[in-house]
Amino acid sequence: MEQANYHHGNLRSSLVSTGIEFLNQKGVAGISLREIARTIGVGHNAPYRHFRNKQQLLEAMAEDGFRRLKARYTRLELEFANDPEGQIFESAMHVISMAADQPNLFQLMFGGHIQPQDCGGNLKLAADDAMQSLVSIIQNGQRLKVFIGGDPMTLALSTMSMIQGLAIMVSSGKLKVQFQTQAKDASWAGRQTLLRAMVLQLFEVFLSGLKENTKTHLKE
Amino acid sequence: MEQANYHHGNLRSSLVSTGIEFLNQKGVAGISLREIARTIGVGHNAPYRHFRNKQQLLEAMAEDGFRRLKARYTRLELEFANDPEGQIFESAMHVISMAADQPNLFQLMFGGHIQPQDCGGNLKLAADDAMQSLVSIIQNGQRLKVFIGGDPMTLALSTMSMIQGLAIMVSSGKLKVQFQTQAKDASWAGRQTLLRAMVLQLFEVFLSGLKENTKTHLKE
DNA sequence: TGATGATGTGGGCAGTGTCCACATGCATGA
DNA sequence: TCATGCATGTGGACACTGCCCACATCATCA
Repeated sequence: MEQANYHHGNLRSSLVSTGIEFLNQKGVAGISLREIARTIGVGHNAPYRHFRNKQQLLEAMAEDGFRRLKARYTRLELEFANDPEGQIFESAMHVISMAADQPNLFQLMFGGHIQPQDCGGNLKLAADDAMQSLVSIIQNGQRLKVFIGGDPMTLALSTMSMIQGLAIMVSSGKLKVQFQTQAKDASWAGRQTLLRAMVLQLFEVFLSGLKENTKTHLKE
Repeated sequence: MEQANYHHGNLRSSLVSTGIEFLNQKGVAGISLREIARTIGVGHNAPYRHFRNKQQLLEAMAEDGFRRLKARYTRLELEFANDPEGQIFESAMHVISMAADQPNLFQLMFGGHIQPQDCGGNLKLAADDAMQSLVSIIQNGQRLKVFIGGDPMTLALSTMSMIQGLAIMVSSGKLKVQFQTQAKDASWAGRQTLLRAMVLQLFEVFLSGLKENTKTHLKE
């Protein structure tokens, strides 16, 4: 526990994690390499031994988010096997609840701060993996005659867009309003339940368009 | 044309417009008050006579975008009267083509850099107006029995999410790839046509879920 | 053991946002 | 007509930032 070590030990991961803390607290614009180094208790130049520049640290932080996203995706794919509708909805819920819990991280990942084609293969791979999961879910749903036919890639992109849209609306606060008015003093689990109910409603239109059978909601 | 004027005349709008130029060229992170002032040919403190801080200039730039968006919305609402499906699609196309033409401005407007509740009423109004247009389009479509029943606000939010999602995918480059591979040497009009075709495909799933009658695409 | 390379250090530079006191000149009222 | 006030523009200053440099430390291994 000797804290006066000249060498920190695992500075790189410390930088990423405290970076994400600052991100959550102060947003992308509020992140400063020097402040991160200061709070870790390390010289203002130490980060440059691990990242070429600030942008690379941001990319590492985003990559961390993508990895968590993907890990959950693959777990969901197994958990909801043979239930493509459930897979799609739970995937959406996962992305959206991440957008609700860590809006700034979400905006870092999808807000254009990061150009996957410019940075290390890891980030691009992590981002592409999420897309690929969606494609295979769609294909599975088509096999089971649950989803409509058509190019799976196109359907996956469409689905991804819908999910992204909901997530952006949540992370940017446009949906939080109504969501919070009911939930301002609820627990995390409570908020999660309300979020799920809201997403269920908002996702229904899209989902009913994706499903093979005729509409189920004829409550008019 | 006397350029040695001590007073610039309409510095405020100059700041906004050259700000948007820089935004288009270098992204949100690349914007510097001092550089803007320098290129306008004005002292580095002049901007502070018109904006309390950098954030307020960004908000003014975003507001400009929202105003253009809304102007087009109301024009579309008249142009496609009695064709709710056309209204919805053209609204979507308009947002998305803005995201394609000025991705950085779009990200400024919707990427969480701006908190409408924190800033001048104008911005919030402009943003809310777009939403209100959508609600009335939906209501109209419900009256004409073109769209499914249900809470118009919920349907509008869902629609907005889908549009936002597609726009974000375009502005962040995730859809540009396929789009550009075909269009890298096309004119603006040509690219616009390709973009429209792509959006038509990707929007179809959602739209078929929104429409009252059973699915039209049974090409399986 | 002694060299080497990965990792951490402080100094320095240009650039930034924002505060301050001061300069300028247009409008307005005596 | 002219003085005056106020909106607007100016330069100086400060703390902060990202990033470059040369140098310090230390684990590893021949």
